[in-house]
Amino acid sequence: MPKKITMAVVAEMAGVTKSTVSRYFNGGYVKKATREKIQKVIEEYNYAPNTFARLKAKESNVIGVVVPTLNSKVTSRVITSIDRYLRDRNYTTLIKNSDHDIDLELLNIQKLIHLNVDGILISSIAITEDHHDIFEQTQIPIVILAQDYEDGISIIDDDYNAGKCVGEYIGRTGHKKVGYIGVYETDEAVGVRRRQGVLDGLASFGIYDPLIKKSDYSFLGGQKNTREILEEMKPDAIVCATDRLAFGAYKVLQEKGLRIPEDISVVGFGGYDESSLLTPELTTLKFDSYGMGYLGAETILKMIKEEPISKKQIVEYEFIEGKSVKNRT
Amino acid sequence: MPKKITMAVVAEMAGVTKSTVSRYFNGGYVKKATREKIQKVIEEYNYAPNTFARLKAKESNVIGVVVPTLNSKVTSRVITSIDRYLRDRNYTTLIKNSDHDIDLELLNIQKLIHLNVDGILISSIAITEDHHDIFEQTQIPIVILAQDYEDGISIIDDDYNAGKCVGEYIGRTGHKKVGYIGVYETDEAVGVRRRQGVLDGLASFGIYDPLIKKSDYSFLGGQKNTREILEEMKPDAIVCATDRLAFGAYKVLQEKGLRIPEDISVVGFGGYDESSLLTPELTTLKFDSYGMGYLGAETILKMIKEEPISKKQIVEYEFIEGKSVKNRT
DNA sequence: CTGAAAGCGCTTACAG
DNA sequence: CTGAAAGCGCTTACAG
Repeated sequence: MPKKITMAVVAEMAGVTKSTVSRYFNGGYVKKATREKIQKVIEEYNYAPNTFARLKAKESNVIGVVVPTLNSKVTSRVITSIDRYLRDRNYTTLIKNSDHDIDLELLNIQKLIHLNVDGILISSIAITEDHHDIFEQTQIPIVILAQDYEDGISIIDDDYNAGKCVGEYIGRTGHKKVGYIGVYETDEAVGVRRRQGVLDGLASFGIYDPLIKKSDYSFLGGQKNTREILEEMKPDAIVCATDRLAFGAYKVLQEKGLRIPEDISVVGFGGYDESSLLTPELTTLKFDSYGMGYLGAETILKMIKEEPISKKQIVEYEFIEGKSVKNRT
Repeated sequence: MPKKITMAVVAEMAGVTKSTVSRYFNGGYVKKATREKIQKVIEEYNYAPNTFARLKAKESNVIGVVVPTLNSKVTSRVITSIDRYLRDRNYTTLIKNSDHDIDLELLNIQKLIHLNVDGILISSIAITEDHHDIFEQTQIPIVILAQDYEDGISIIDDDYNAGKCVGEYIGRTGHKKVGYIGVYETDEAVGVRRRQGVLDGLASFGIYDPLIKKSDYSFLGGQKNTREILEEMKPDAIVCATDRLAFGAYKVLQEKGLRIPEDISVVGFGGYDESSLLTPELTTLKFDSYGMGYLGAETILKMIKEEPISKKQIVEYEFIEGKSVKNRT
């Protein structure tokens, strides 16, 4: 059996030159009769051109995607969405995982640049000086996902307004004594902007003194902070910066025999699938990760075609009303 | 700023030929003094060779990975593990997502073959005739993950024994009337072997007539099947072929006011992180996805180096006792 | 230990 | 509408 066929072989079998076969694949002029001959050979031999041998092409039709982990629901959604968008438009998606290692992330970006990809999408945990340097040295279009990047193009979640939405909701439903479990400020988006939104939302309903805790992103962190809150106050609501933290709150409250939402309301951010599995269903706010991937892919292709784009795009969020917040008015 | 540097340019700046620079990267003979000159230029310009321009190399150092979805916890774990293993050994991982589309999966495999990758890891939901045809036509080493493939190399979960373990557990804890929510038989591993294990395990405790349902892999499917089971019988236990299906069962049972495990025990397969968040915690069985990725990557590299390998490797599982099964003895 | 030359599988002006 | 030729960024025998 033919182990692997090249364009030259296909050309020969079809009785043309590889120039013509190349044109066949790249939308150049090929007479209908010729086209059909080529097509027949391609089908018979299951030929597909080597995307990466297009060394001389101006466009590689490859888009690189750099992600901090492969092991997150949000990242999975974003990549799936990017991949679908690009695949439908005849682009190859090249995924590079940085495994939460900032040096590896930089290296991945470098490699993609040297690979001559047409564009790079970066979902980063933090933008450093080194990132800046690299971005300045390259002409390749780059889009930053989920982090606000003032010196370039970015797609971000609307953390402030999402926070405000939740803060107002808790205020409007008549809560008075609120605990907040947030994350550290190194995460600009969640640690700073989302928290500020929540605080402003609460304040607009006269709640000026929520008890604020900070945690990492873990289930255990949520548990620990919930215990601390319960020791220091008697809250009627706990707002958690992520659903995972809220899972921790559930665990502790249920262990202590406190009822959700009768005794204490709980709310999160994330809209993870599993949030609706909890009892009671978690009230949460879902960011549109599929939308972020879609917009990111769309934007990078627009940049490549030199079409006009926005510097910053803000992705929708959706409030998901579960059964974990009681109306106390 | 230099937009992009090639090996020829690096060579010139270092005062050598690209032959030498190539050797520098591929471990050929380079005098120490020369090596240092090259290294200096590389660092200064942040040069990295274009992995995909190695058209003439016998080895591409690229391994392709085909997955049915990017959007699953299990897949995420497997890819993360593969990627780490290969990265550490100087291989590039090329991930192709088939998005649950069997034609796309076949196309992805074809493309990887034409890309001249050194090996392909395939995590498939089903091995078809077309797969066979492709595998036979290529010399490229291929490892099948999670499906038993008699005509080639595979790494599989121990679905039969895992199923048996759960079936016996349900029998041993004194259950009598069991519902089983499985998946379709096109998925050999889960749809056939896992189910058979469960049935045999149950049978060894005298339970010969469980009510068997089939579903896709979805949360909704789990709900639908649970409703059907409840209409047709009054079970004291429901065994679900995946945790996600078990989540669906939880949902329906809780809606109907049936208590887990007092009224009905529930058990799943998967060991998803979120299973421990449920109330009560789900009793489940966890397969070693990281181990599967590791072994898959290790095996494909061994095949490339023509070292001896096993035809079939079976990955560990771990029984995780939650609180969703009642001892009725 | 290093260079000159041919070639990998493809694309692209340029003729015709 | 198609072919001949040069070239993309790299690797690899083969000399020296």
